[in-house]
Amino acid sequence: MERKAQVVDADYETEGGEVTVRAFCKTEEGKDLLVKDENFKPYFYAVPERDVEALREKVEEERPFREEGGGEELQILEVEEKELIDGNEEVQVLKVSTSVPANVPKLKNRLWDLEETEECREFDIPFYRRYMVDKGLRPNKWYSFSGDSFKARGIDEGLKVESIEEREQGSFEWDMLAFDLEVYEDEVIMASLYGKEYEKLLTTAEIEEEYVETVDSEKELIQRFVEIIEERNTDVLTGYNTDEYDFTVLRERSNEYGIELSLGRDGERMKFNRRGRFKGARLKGRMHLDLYPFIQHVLAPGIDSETLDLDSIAEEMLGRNKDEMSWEEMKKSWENREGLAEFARYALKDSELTFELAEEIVPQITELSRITGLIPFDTCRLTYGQLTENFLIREAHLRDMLVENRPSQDSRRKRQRQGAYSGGFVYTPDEGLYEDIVTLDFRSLYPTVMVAHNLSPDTLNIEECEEEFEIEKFDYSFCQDGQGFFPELIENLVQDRYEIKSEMREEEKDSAEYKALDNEQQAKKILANSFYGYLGYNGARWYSREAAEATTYMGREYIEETIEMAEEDGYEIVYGDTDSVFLKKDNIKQDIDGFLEKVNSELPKFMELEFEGFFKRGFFTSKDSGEGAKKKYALIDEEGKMKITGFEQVRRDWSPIAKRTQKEVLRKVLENKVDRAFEVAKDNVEALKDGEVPIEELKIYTTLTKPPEEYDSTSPHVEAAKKAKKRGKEIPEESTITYVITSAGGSISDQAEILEYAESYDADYYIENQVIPAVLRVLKVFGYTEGQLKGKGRQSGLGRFQ
DNA sequence: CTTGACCGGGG
DNA sequence: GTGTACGGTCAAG
Repeated sequence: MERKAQVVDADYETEGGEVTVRAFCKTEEGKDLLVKDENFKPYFYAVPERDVEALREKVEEERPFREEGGGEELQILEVEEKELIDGNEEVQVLKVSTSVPANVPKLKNRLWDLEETEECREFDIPFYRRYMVDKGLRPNKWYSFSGDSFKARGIDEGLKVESIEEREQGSFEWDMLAFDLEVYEDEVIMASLYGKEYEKLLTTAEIEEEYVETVDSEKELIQRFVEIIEERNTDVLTGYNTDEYDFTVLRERSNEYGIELSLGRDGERMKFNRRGRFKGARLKGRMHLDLYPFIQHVLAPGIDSETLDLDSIAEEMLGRNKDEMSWEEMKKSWENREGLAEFARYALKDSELTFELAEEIVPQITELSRITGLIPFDTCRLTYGQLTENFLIREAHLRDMLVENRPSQDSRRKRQRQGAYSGGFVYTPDEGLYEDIVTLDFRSLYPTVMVAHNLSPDTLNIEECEEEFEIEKFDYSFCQDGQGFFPELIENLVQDRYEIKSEMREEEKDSAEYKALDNEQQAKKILANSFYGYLGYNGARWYSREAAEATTYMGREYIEETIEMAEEDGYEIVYGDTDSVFLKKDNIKQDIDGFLEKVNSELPKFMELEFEGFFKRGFFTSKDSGEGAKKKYALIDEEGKMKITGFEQVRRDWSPIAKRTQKEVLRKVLENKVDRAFEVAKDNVEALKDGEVPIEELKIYTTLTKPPEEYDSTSPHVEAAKKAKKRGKEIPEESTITYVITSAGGSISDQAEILEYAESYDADYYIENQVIPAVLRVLKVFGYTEGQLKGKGRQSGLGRFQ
């Protein structure tokens, strides 16, 4: 039979010393298809010390190889000579195939021990990824699979694949469901699910709401949850931090009841895949896509918010927020069975926001899956560097290049010990308020620099080279004769992006086609921008400190050159960081295009300086030394939208009163109302002094990582937790302590009480240690002092800007 | 200045 | 299981 389908998930199974690759697919008609391949065998390469023939003979002679201690035979199915490219030269290698993936690392050790072997390569590529790479299979693309059918348990159809052919893109809509748990005293009390035209809240409480389904027990709640996913046959299950939290809780609770989380497409139970510090909850055949790791690893650099909690991310990406409900309120509601409808709405809202975020993010994940070829499960959990690396592995395979080995822990440490090389150039601003600023930035500075100068691990220090690019400062060179691996990939990605962008102009802005193109363009941008960081990442297979260092060096050259040109043309340089400059001049709006043209005419092909934005005002502060502070500024555009960088107003160890006051002060300053800014600060200080500030505004969060008694050092949150414990309050391990500095006690730690026991607050503490430092960071620039903020009554400032 | 512990998200 | 890998901040040394 023949089926047109796309791959959703992949793994392999071994039985009786034979391996079968499984690709879980979705057909055009929306049916589940399990594709099995029994003919693909695990392999790796052995690079000979001198002669490939000699190595081959030695291998034949030494056969059979056994596990360490003389256990099972490590079967060699085939030994094949191959010619591959290693760096910039061609090498003869042996391709050694074996029966099961688990043999590969063992067999590679045996062969590497031979004198005739220089090294082994490509022995640590997970088998299902190896399969996808070698077969050219990528998720989110259509293929025609042909072969005999078989009956697959729990899945619509099974196919033993004989041939695979690429097919034209089709479109398909996944059934997506977002979920979220509410947990109270280690028990699941609510589970919310949100999908297209679907909202459901499972809970053990009686709540009169349409979407609520009351169950008898926690056990039943979990069983219903599993049932719903099975019934809907959900393709994409999503959530926020579901790997580390929700599924961890679900696993513990279902173990408690002896029930199985049979959430796989074929009924297989949920399994945690450990990957270093993280674990991923894997539901075979379905895409369980936890948004948090993807945001953390991939999207974070492009996110303004300093915290990555659901509320901030939803605010930034959707312009929506979670319902206002504190942990205290939820507990109270549950304990007293009061206002449960509100609690239920809150719980559902979490799933709803997650779902809406997923509608934006999941297409980005599946798009990246298509380019890197990784299954979505991996794409959404791997770090930036690992995504890049999997793309590189695929591209290397297409070019018959040998993949570099992963560095050992030892060489990673060595790379790290080498220390950092210089990064981007940052122009030290003068503190103050500036009007009418234009910001310019280099489009993809590092990628374009790498292309412009052919910076790549495989162009570094080539002996036989006609044209070299040398940087005086460094004792290495990059060969310009042929295009390097990295520049070629970047150029392709940038070129593709350019074409996609022009295609986008032909489409309606909110059409599905436009969205799809936008995601593709976005994914290519993410990848193109990742190469520079990858080269300097100590865990990289294609690590090249030289190429990374040369990239930032040339980046600095270009930005400094731009600044020089701007000065020559009479611009005032306000600020600049890595790839951007902030300029000021009379009639800047008219003149800036001419300046851009001039700079761009002198740049190498592919590099481009672009207009980024026009800002009505910009504010820059200074360090304690009085020198202008780098990376700490606020801008306001003509619509009154603020862009705040580097200020502490979003950090959780600052109280709401300090953060809010700082933000209001910044806004007033940017509106050119410095007097009002001072008054705002002063009003808040006064309110604190008069005891008018609600305790809620004074809470500070710090996370407790072990039981409070185990801490050697004293700190406010630990002391607050200890005292609360003495009062009989349960303080779970690893909980976030919300505390307030009260007016009772000697030291700050003595004064700390958790929020619910705080009946007073230490006005001086909040004035001196929270509000004043936060606002003074802004107001000192205008000559205001701590004394004026604390002084009685109202007096106008004597700032130099008035 | 270097080293080591802690932390993120979730309730 | 072709295991297993972060990166930044801050207090202490």
